[in-house]
Amino acid sequence: MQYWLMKSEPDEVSIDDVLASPDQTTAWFGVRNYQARNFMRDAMRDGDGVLFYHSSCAQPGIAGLARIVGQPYPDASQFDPHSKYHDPKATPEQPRWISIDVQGTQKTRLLALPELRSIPELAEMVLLQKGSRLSITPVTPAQWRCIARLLGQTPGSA
DNA sequence: GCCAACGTTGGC
DNA sequence: GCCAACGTTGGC
Repeated sequence: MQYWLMKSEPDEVSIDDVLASPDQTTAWFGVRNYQARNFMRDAMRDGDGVLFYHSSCAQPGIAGLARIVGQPYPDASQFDPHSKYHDPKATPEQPRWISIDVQGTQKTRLLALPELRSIPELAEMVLLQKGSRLSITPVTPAQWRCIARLLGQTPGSA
């Protein structure tokens, strides 16, 4: 069991959108960064815990909890010439980018960036490192527990 | 809109 | 393999 933080622009896909999806599950597609892809491909496992982070918005921060469902598979948008995620170098025989399904478990109070930065125990979070832009980052069990405490509940028990 | 920081591309 | 130029991310 591992833990992750996944960024999403709420204008694109918010925690509310995920929770409103069938089975509260949505395909995570459009990742076009090799490091993030490798996390999805090589390290994510069914059932892993996810901090759902709202980025590029008025109030960036952790907005909900989710989990990884199933196994990674080729991201269909890479083959679609009309998609903004189209990759002309990708073929169905040699896919370059992958998707994975994410199931929302709950919306939480907003743990805004300044609050996260104020907590010494979270200082090492990849998210909070200078210049960090990765859309998918690992979260340590200690960081997960710390955030669970901040939220006053036990994530993963839902 | 600005800009720091990072990732990717491509010429050499 | 180096590195300059360019594109993107994302907070502010």
